Amino acid sequence: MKLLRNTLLETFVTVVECGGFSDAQFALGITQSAISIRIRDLETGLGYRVCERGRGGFRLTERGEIAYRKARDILLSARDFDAELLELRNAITGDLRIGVVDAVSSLPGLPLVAALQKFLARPNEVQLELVIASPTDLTQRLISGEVHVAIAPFRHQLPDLSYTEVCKEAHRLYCSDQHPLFNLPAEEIDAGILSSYPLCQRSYDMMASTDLAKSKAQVVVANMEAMAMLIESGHYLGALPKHFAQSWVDKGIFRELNSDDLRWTSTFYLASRQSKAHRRAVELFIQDICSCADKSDPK
Amino acid sequence: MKLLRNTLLETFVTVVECGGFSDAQFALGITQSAISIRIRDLETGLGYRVCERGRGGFRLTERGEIAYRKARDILLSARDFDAELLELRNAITGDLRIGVVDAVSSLPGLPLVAALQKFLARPNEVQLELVIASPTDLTQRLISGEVHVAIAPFRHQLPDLSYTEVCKEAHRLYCSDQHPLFNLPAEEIDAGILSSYPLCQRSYDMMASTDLAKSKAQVVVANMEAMAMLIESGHYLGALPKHFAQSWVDKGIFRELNSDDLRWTSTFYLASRQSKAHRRAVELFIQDICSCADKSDPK
DNA sequence: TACTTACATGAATTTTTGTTATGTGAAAAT
DNA sequence: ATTTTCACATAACAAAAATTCATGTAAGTA
Repeated sequence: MKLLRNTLLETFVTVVECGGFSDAQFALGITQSAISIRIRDLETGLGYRVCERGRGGFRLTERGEIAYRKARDILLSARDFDAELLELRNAITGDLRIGVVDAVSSLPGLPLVAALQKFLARPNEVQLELVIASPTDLTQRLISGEVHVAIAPFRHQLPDLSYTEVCKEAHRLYCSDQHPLFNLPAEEIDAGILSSYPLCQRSYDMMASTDLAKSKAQVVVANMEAMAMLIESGHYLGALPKHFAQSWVDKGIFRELNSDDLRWTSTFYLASRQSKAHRRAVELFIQDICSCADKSDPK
Repeated sequence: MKLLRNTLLETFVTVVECGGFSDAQFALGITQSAISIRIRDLETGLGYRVCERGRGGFRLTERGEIAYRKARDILLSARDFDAELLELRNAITGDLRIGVVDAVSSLPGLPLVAALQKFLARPNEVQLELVIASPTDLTQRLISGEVHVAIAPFRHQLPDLSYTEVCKEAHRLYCSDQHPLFNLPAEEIDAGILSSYPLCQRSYDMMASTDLAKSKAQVVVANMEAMAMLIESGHYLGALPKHFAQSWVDKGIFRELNSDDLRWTSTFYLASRQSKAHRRAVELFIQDICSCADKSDPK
């Protein structure tokens, strides 16, 4: 059921996301004429043109761009609103939009998969969505309501959001077999040597680290796989989660530079914004995550 | 124009506020049958009954109560959303919902009327709403978006809201001509005498005062007119804004107990919540208020 | 020039929504 | 107890709105 139905806004958003009327036909399940009329009606109502279209291609106008973002936001909250009312019926319904950082599928102790299993085992009508993004990005999306919960190593915690510790992740510094350090005996590796090689840095969750972080980084990535590829190139040193680097180490491609001052741990938090929507689906999932969590230190 | 139209929710909310279908006919401009059908459709969609009705009277169910509050909230934000999109057209539209405390019409320096004149002088399509409520109540309504701006002597300021000083208000203690103190020479009036008479206290904006506040109040009011009536009864002393009490003083009904330690000043703030909706109408009005404000101390 | 793509438009049609008239059941009046 | 009235429900019909189908148009492409 659609309580806060709005055909005009829905049409507009879909059209934008399909990049034109013709493709949106199938997404919306109506004919192109209907779309044409709906957009015309929307524009008549608003009093301005939201997009240029025609053979020359589809393009939002300046105002259309703003309208599109607002419309997308309101449609999301409308869906949540529907779910809130439907949940009074004692069903578990609506969207559950979860955000996580990348490279967590192999993170031991992270109860995401277990929690999902537990959650989905209940009879429900929930529409799941799982987005991968950086912690900064996830924070934004939590605030806007684009995701209901997020799991990431949040360093800067906002007062508006509530955070629960979920697990820890061990990090180490790695080089690849193409790197000069790969075959150097462990005792010859010290801070001085290390700082003479360029470091690939992550744009978030900076290690609360040593001299390493101070050396100006030439490359910045926001994605673990990207980090791995740059390390693999042999030109950079880079920090990775242990569990994530393991497969490269096993294949003999990466070497862990394992000295005492090259160990970091980042703490993963489950973040959510209560004020946004208090929905049963969201509450249950948070509960599931917490009940599966393993907060012990990583080995 | 109605972008986020929803007939079902609108019908529901109106019906609740009219206390039944029959009255809601006129409010909604449709027949009673249509309402009956809409409510049936709403209930079918939700899967639960929202209200009991019939000859025995109209009553929301428990779930209906929750649904009603949520629906009312969402309809308000839907109106604001509409206004946001319409304002891209460069018109000033939508609701402007203003909250103030009572007894401010005679407050010198408060630029409300002047600001309203300035605001309304512009060509606009704004739907004004002016609600009178206590500061506590106004804070709640600001947060919920029920009002866009509020003017009151806010003592406890929330981090979520932004406050701008607007003007000051002088307060004095009064008694009426029915009161034993009315004819007592000024020099005989001291704290001791005063504390022997019952005080009518205000439930908000407590004077940062002296011994007076400490004496247990027997009566508490949240409204200046109520305060005036109780003072007029001759049983109570009470604090009032000078400007407000003036007409009683002029008529010889009230006497101002004017000693040095019986003078208070409260500061009025304009409060708003930016995050809620940033709308041109709201911004303009805030600007108008500020440009008219007179922040000097009251005589 | 002819063709294709991407959308607009008008007439016809389907779907939705609303009205009128009438029915039902419970409380109030007689 | 019977009738009346009130508050809403329902069915049949009417009006309005939304959608489709067929076709038109304009800009880019072959």
